[in-house]
Order: sequence, then C-alpha cells, then structure tokens
Amino acid sequence: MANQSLHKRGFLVQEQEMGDVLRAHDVATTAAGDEAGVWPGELDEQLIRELLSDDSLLGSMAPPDDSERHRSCDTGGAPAAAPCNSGGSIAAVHEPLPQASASSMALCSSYSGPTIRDIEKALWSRPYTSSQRYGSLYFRRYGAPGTAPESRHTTKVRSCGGGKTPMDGYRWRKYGQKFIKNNPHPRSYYKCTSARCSAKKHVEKSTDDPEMLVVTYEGSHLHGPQTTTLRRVQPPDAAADLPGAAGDAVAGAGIGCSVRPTYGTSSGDDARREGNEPLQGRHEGRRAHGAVQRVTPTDSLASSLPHSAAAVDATVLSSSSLDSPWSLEALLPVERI
DNA sequence: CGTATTTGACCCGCGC
DNA sequence: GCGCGGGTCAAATACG
Repeated sequence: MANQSLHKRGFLVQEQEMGDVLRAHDVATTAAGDEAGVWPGELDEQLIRELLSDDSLLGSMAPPDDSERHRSCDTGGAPAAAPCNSGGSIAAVHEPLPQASASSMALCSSYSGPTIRDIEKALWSRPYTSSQRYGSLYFRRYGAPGTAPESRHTTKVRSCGGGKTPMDGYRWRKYGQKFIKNNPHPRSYYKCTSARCSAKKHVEKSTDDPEMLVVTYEGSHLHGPQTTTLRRVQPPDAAADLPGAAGDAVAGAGIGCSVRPTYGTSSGDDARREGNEPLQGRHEGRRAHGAVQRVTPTDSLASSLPHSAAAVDATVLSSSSLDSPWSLEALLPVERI
C-alpha cells in the first residue's frame, strides 16, 4: 500500500531527494559481483574509482591539479554559487581552507572535489570487515552474507549545515525516526521513493562527531540514480536573490546537501527522552524550489544512462544555488565503516 | 487537493 | 514470559 501511494507521488525537489550512487553501481553490478564472489561494497569502490578515473567524464571538469582545485573551490568542493561551507562533502574532511571569494566560487562550476587519491584514501582508511558490514540484525533478517539477497553497508559522511545529509542521487522518503540507545541523536529511516524499489537507509549522527553522519544503506536500488530534477544554472547573484539564500539554513546546505529542515522531532516515546530540536517551517525549504527547473526523465531513462555519466552530468548541471540534487563529492563517503 | 513529514503506536527478535 | 530495543506503519498535520 505504501508503495502504491509512493508511486503516485510527484517528484518534487526536496530534502529527501538524495540517494546513494554507491548503491546505484551496486544495482548495476550486483549480479556480476555475486557471481564473482565479490562483496557488493568492493564493487562500489571499484566503480567509484572507475568513475573518477574516467577522463571522458571528468577530464573537462576536474582542474589539472590540486592547487587549482583548492584555489577555485576550497569550501569543500562545492561548485558554483552555493558552496557547502559547512561541509557535506568528503573534501571537507581534508584540510580546511579559507573561505573562497564570491568570484572564485562563481568560477567553481565544475567538479573540483577530491582527487582519486583522496577517494582511495578515504575508502581504505578504515577497512571494513564482513562482520562490520553485516551486523547481527542483518544476519537475523537476511541470513548469512553468502545467502543474502540484499546488501547492507554503512558509510560516514560529513553532514551539511544543520546536520543535513548530503544528497546522493536518489530520492528518499522519511518514514520514521527513533532514538537509539547510546546515541543522543535520533536515527531517521528512509525508503527510496521509487516504486518497486526496496532500498532503504537510515541516518544518524555520529556519537563521536555530531558533524558526521552515519548512513547505513540496506538493499539495492532497482533503478539508476534519480536525476529527475536538474537545477537551472544561475549566476551567483541570481542565487543570492533567491528566497532563503545566503545566511539561512537553505543557503547553508549548499551543493550536495539537503536543504529542507527537519520539521518535527523525535518519534513516539522516544520523544520524551530528549528535548525537541528547534522547529523550522517546512515552507522555508520549499520556497527555495522557486529556482528549480524540474526535468523529469523517467527512471528508465535514468537507468539507461551510465550511472557515472549521469552523476557527472548532474554535478555539472546542478551548479546553481540551493539544493542541488547531488554533487559528486557529496556522494562519496568520508569513511567506510 | 496532492504530497511529504511527523510521530505515536505497534510489531518482532533477542536476552535474561 | 517479560522487558527492551530496533524497525515500521499509518493517521494526523502542514504546506503550496
């Protein structure tokens, strides 16, 4: 029933419009991976490297060297007019650099995030084990890894301003929130909004660093990245004129970050365990969509495109302000857990 | 009115 | 058997 209602829903640009490119690759290659006896996550990483090493995709986007990268966009790799100053990208975990000037931000219309080396470093800095990937709950629900019909993996990403999760290419619908023991921060549960897709994820703040979000993905997407909403590329000035631009939570979210603030708080009896966070009007997030140019290719279209190409295209095209659907760097985990 | 989010309630598995 | 914790459902609510 839920899927039916979801299926009817339109594709508005909003906070949950995020996903996991990693899972997208996973979907595309799960069968082959299983046959080869490769962990799904390993495939993810291989594919990420392939994506980032594909000159045809990144050659026109990536600056020739790191110095250029840092010079042109040093606020975490967020392109264009709305840099995600508060993080939201893997680049943010590297050396914090001075704020970019407005003009330099304007030049940052191409991907300028982490290098392949950066990615590899991040991916392998904390090797994960099968036991980490498949926790007890997973075993309980899906059986041993060898027989698991679906994958489950956890990544750590730096949150965008306000603890928002970086967008990752898919649309997610929040269906629950709960406080988890030994974590003062609530865990939010999301389902992929695409019909027939059983992909889920839950997001919680790291207990160690509230700026870090622990994102656990379950299941595989049955489709490609949902790049159904590409933003009109606008000059920085135009972006600044938009309602809710620089200075508020929307602008703070930046590229690759979700922008819609949490409207409510904790759920159920859990709500009694912790004080509510400040409420923010939902419309504030929606106002930002005035600048949105909705493009609605079908899922099949998205699926028909190479995932990597779709990701890059979205990164380039989403160089406007506010809630760009995703940026490449935002798709990448800071850490694999 | 359509859609997304919130949140109280419920379900289920595990440990004691 | 019971309590606890994690996960999910679905009615209520809010917004454009």
